[in-house]
Amino acid sequence: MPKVGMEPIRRQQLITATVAAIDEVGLADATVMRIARHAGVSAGIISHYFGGKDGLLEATMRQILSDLGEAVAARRAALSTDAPRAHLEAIIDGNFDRSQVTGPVAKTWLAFWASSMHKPELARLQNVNDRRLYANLCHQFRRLMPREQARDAARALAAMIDGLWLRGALTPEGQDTDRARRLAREYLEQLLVAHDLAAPQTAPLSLES
Amino acid sequence: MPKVGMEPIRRQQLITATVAAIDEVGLADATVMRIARHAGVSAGIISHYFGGKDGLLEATMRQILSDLGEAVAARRAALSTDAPRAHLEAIIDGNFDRSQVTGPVAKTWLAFWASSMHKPELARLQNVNDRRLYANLCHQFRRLMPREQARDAARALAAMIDGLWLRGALTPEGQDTDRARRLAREYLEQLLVAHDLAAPQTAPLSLES
DNA sequence: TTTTATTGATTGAACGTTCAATAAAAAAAT
DNA sequence: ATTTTTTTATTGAACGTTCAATCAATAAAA
Repeated sequence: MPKVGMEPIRRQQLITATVAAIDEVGLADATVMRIARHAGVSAGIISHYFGGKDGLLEATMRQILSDLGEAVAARRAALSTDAPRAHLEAIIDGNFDRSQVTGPVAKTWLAFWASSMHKPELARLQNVNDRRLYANLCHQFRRLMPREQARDAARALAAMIDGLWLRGALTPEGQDTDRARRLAREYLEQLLVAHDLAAPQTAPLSLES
Repeated sequence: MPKVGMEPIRRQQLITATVAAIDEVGLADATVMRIARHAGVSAGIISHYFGGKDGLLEATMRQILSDLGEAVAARRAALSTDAPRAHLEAIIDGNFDRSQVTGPVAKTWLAFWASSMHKPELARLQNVNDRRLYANLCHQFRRLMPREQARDAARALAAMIDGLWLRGALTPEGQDTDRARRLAREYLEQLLVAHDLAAPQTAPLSLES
């Protein structure tokens, strides 16, 4: 049923179908035919709109990363306060959106993560995203503590977020998003408390670690 | 040059070659021919010793997991004390051995991790390992705090370990093992301090989170 | 009638597996 | 010691399958 202006519709259909196919059988068995069948179109159309399978995979990863970035940005924009703690919590919550919205996205994300180690273009996209998370966290921590401490806090919280999310994606029972978010928030709490204890003049004990 | 008793030698060669091939081009492009070339043998021998490519991949994952388990067990066995804290530190150190010894192993591990989502046999192996880490951590924390707190601490520390390790594997500059281990140890410190502050009678402040 | 969108059979390359042939070592026979 | 036989390990060409990409044919809309 050829109509004009199909391009954006087909592109979205195919990206959605790619995520569905990867969720179903994994990246290795997500053939162009299977993806096309999911979208209800023929295999040839993929090369027509994305130049080939690689183009479609890249576009899919790009959209997942973009969705994640927007989820974080939206929550931060909705904040009425400027407090570092509120922004850090918004970043945490935004990062757990990606799996909350759709389970299949988590599998796709991990598949791309592994694949990015040997595909330069995917590695580039993944790196940009990694740096953004780290930079956002670091910037907020920097308002509360000296640079080196802030860097370590950002590295550790980023690792905690990724680790919780990764374990959730692999768990047979599926992601327990609420618990993951709670644990991440509790860790943030610990980071802030640990700093409050160490730095201010009202320190109740001298705790050298 | 056929000699008797080649089996264990060839099996080890092929497993090592598999890790090398995955490190080089990724799991998707690690063909039997490439693996065989790495080991200096012909492609056919893989089916002979492992029944097929899948058998070789499974054996490779099994060895990586087994090496990790032994690294942890060895460090714990070497402890002179029975203190929970010492065991927890040994578990952390043991888990960072896997990437310390060989960088390629990290890539292989992650590749299997992603692949295990759709290959039941790999999923089984990965699950056994996950549970072991969690159970080990949980058992030690249980000696210091109530059950629910211990479970959360174990979940969080496991996530932190995996997250640090994952980020290290993906970083272009390669894993900074020392820093990762330091961050994990500092987190453990925070977990223990947070509990010491909340529980004992000498609590300096009432910190309800 | 022209343009745009889509199909699906075809093509060529690449893959894992198989198996008859081979070669080296070990064992047996001379 | 030398030769023959048996066993074991290994090869690599052939086979069948699967895949992504191509493109002439087609069909709906403009």
